[in-house]
Amino acid sequence: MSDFKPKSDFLRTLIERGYIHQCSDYAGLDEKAVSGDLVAYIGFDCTAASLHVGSLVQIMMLHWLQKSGGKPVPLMGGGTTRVGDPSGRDESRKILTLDDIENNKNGIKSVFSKFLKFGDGKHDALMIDNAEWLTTLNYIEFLRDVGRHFSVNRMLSMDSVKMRLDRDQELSFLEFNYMCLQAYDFVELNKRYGITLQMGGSDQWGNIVTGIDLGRRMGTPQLYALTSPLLTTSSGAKMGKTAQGAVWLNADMLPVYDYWQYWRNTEDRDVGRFLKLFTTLPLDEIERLEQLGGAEINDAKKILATEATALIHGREAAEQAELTARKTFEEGVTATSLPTVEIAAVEVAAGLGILSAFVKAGLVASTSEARRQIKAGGLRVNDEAASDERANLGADLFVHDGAVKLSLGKKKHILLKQV
RNA sequence: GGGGGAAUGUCCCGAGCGGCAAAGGGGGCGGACUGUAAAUCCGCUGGCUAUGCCUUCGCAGGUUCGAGUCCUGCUUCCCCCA
Repeated sequence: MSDFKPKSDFLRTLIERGYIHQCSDYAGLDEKAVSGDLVAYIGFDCTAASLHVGSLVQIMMLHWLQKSGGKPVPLMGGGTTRVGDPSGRDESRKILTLDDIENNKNGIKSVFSKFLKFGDGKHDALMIDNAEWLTTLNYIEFLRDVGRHFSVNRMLSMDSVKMRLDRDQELSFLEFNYMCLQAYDFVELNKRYGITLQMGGSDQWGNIVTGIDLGRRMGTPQLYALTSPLLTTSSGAKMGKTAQGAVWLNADMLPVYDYWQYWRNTEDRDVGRFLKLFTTLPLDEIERLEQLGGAEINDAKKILATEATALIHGREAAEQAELTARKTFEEGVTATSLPTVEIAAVEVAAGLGILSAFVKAGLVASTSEARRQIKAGGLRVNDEAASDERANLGADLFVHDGAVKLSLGKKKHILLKQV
């Protein structure tokens, strides 16, 4: 791959910025991209009400595709989510209800409009749900038309299946069918929308290639596969998971400020890589930022945080988050734009214990944990270390525009506001 | 169908002579050091109206002053024989 010289903007950008793990046919795909009618899709499961940072690489690939003259298609897995992808799972997924799936789908949809331009034009993005064709499939017909092209022998040798079998873990027939449906999606999308490229995370390689294979047998034009590397931080942790939970992309599930903070706390070694993947800054600018060493690298992290946040939440909100962080960390001032939790004034008047205040703010899970944190010196009220677990938060402490600043550790701050 | 083994702290792995809120690790959180980084070191890692009370070792019973530990039945998983 390193010696491949792409002619298309699309492949060049993806290669330069580090999005590519594997591609089924660089030269062929390059030709297709140059011709200007490359339509590509990425499937997204509807297993949660929002996508998280782990899906961001995929979304960015669609973004670059559109920027370089292709047509991006985010595919909602409204149909396949009813089955459940066993890839990378060593346990069966729990089966979601149709209502859940529908809700999740609606939550996920909203994020794409931030990255893609939708419409009816040739290069406008198109949102499709595979429920469109999967839910009306007739079993017998499907088996005759599609099922006969699948070799169980080969399916058994696929990593996702083999892993389960090797470990003697249950793999239901339902899940076993997932790859057939995903392969069929690819073929159906080609017929309906002229899609010739499927992208995805590296764990999707097997599923995607199976689709290409099915396409060949069912008479589609040549299809292509392109996968992105599985992202981990330099210390080996999976991207997008923190103790509080996933780093969600929807603002109603994770405050913009927290999203900004997530990127601000990037490890030194990851800054360059993440700037390329998660911002649209030009490469020469990124190269300059990568050169920064020592404490100066913090400037690069701030740029990363603001740029990455601006892409999804808008520049204004991103700069607001940056400002809030600067006040909080560098100037030691309490910014009223910190994430806020509301509490009824009567509760404060009735005597609000410090322990339950931290629980209400969501900084700790239980009063017992709050007690422990006080012993460890981890809790602060208006920047003063809390030492008395029996203390009450009187109304006189709510000095920041009717709110009191509660902190856990050095980084997590919440304003508890009387209403 | 027969024989043997397993299930432990609601993140995971895992020890546990009848006295157990239950060893140890990973992960996570907090503290120290720093640069809101990494590495390192230290502490914490069931709940509550808290010198006490409540709930936890697959499920349901039983023996016992006392059961994660012993007995019976059940469920699920694994291994061997058929």
